[in-house]
Amino acid sequence: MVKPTRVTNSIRALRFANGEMTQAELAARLGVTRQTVIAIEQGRYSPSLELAFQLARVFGVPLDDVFQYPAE
Amino acid sequence: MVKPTRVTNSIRALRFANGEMTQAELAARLGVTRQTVIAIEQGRYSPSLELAFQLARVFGVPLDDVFQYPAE
DNA sequence: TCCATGTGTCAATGATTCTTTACATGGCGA
DNA sequence: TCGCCATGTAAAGAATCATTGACACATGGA
Repeated sequence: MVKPTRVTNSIRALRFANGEMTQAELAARLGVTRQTVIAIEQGRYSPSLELAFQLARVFGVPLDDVFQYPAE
Repeated sequence: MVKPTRVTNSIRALRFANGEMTQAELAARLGVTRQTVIAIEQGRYSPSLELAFQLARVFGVPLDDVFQYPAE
């Protein structure tokens, strides 16, 4: 992990809240690889804004419900 | 511009709505260069999620108020 | 006119995100 | 036990984002 991001996310919880969705299934729905999902879920890096929007759309929640940016 | 982003934004409007903030001033507040602000404002590329969050914070609005991701 | 300010363009470079491929581990059912 | 599935690690390379520096143009004030 070269540069851990400060942004945290609720992807894992949202996956399980949506029919026990697996990482592979989520990746397929996003059109990215499973490794990308793993890396984002673990906070190894924050996704591009586009991918973040797609993520929120898959779960049907606003962006701020998927990602959290801690105050200073 | 190889791949224009599909994400649009309201940065310009938000700048003027916040005391006629200039691009240079916004850039300084974000800790990025003026060129970066220009490129994002024009939709040449979408910013990183972190920068997007900082942008929303500067204007005091949720992320979804700054950036819009059009439906399919 | 001269100068400062705000905006915009271009090019080169570095940093980060994402892909691809390969392999490892633990749980579970046949 | 064997095979499959879900998860995880790792590394190299491609694609995208972000930086700097230099220059251009319009506007407004001294």
